[in-house]
Amino acid sequence: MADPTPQTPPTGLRERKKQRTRDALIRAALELFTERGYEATTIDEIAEAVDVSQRTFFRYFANKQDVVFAVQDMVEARFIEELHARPADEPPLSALRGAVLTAWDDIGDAIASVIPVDLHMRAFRMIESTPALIAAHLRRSTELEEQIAQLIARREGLDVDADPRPRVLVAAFSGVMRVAGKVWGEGHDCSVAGIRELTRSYLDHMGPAIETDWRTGRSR
Amino acid sequence: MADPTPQTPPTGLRERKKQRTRDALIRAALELFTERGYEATTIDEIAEAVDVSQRTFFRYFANKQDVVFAVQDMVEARFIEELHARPADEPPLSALRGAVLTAWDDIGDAIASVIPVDLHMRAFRMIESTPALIAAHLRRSTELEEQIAQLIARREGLDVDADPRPRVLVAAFSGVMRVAGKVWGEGHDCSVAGIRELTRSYLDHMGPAIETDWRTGRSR
DNA sequence: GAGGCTAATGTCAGCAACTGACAGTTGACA
DNA sequence: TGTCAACTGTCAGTTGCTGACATTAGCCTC
Repeated sequence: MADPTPQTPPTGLRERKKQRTRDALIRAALELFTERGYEATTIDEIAEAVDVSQRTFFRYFANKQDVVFAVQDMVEARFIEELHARPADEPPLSALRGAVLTAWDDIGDAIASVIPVDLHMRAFRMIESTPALIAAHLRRSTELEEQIAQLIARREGLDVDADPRPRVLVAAFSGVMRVAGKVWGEGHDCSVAGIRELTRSYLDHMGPAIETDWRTGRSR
Repeated sequence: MADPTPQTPPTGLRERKKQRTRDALIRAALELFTERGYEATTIDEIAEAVDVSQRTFFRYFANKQDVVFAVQDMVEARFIEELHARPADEPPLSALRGAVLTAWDDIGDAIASVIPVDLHMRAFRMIESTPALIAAHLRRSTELEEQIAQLIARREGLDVDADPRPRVLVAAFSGVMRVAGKVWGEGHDCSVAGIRELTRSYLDHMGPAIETDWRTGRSR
């Protein structure tokens, strides 16, 4: 229930049936949410659309919000994989940057195995415009952050609790990532390439924004 | 209802009574929350402790979470004030840093007018250990961020939508702030001075963490 | 200081998100 | 084929939250 759509296809009939129900719930939920709004959609309606009881919905997802982030779980797992794969001698921020940009390149296919990509994109925007989901999204992000900080610390042979730099860097990094996502959501470009490019651009602005006096361009 | 405890003391009896009810609700709620936990405490219990109806609680606070952040509202307003007061020729990050550190210096008194300071400190830790409140806290933070980004942009004579630097800087800045708060909450020092010092230290680590290769110390 | 105005509050009914308990159904596997 | 365990449905109950309407209690005018 916790694992985000395992890579190895399920073997038994029971497993396959479970997978189908789960995917159907995700698809129905996102379809309804994006169409008539998150708050305006009832669990009962989702359950009815998939023809299961309300109780069953809650056996697949702990709460209403969780179904929204089921696909995000997959995406994040992919990013972590990419980060693991970065060369060990790369500086921390470069590794993060590289992992994000590489991940964006082939995330589309992974998503499509569960829902249409455009539905995922619409869901992304819905999240950014629904207060309750913004909150949940942010909380999930910080949990991911902690995981990333641990990873960066290990790469550099540090202890996260003794040296603040891993957490500080990751906090700054994901702050920038979040703003990129938000700005993309407000714009009109709904392609994967669009958000990838925005991400790249914002990350490249990060250093200068901190280092320099914006008016004279001098380093502080 | 929206304004966080106005500075000017209310004049009429009706106003004073309202203020008292509001403060009593905040105090009772935080007392119960910190004692037996946020989820485990019912709105009915809070209302009963103050001897008002449940409906009245919801006339003062839109939802269960809002009462938790009533005091934070005050603190944030103070920070914004300090930021306004910074000299115009100060570089952006310096202004943010200065405003935070100055604000910490005299926030204690402002809090004490509503609840005991130690209750506020306990509440802070409770927030950091309650998933639903972490989420709400983060969402509030991003709203504050947007406000700060606008302010920084105005200082520098920029447009937030045209130039990404204000939002990028503020995102990185508040990411670091959040980590400082979190680490403080996990530690044993529960003084205001403690979190102020941690804040200062982390902000000073921000530049180096981004600029340099941590192993050789070289700038990238 | 009596009476009308209105803001604040109480009461009640109802919806929706969840949860626990128990019973029925259906794959898995000997 | 029969037994076991996993999955699902049903039902009853709690809690957060809202709208409608009646009631109370400051405020203000005459």
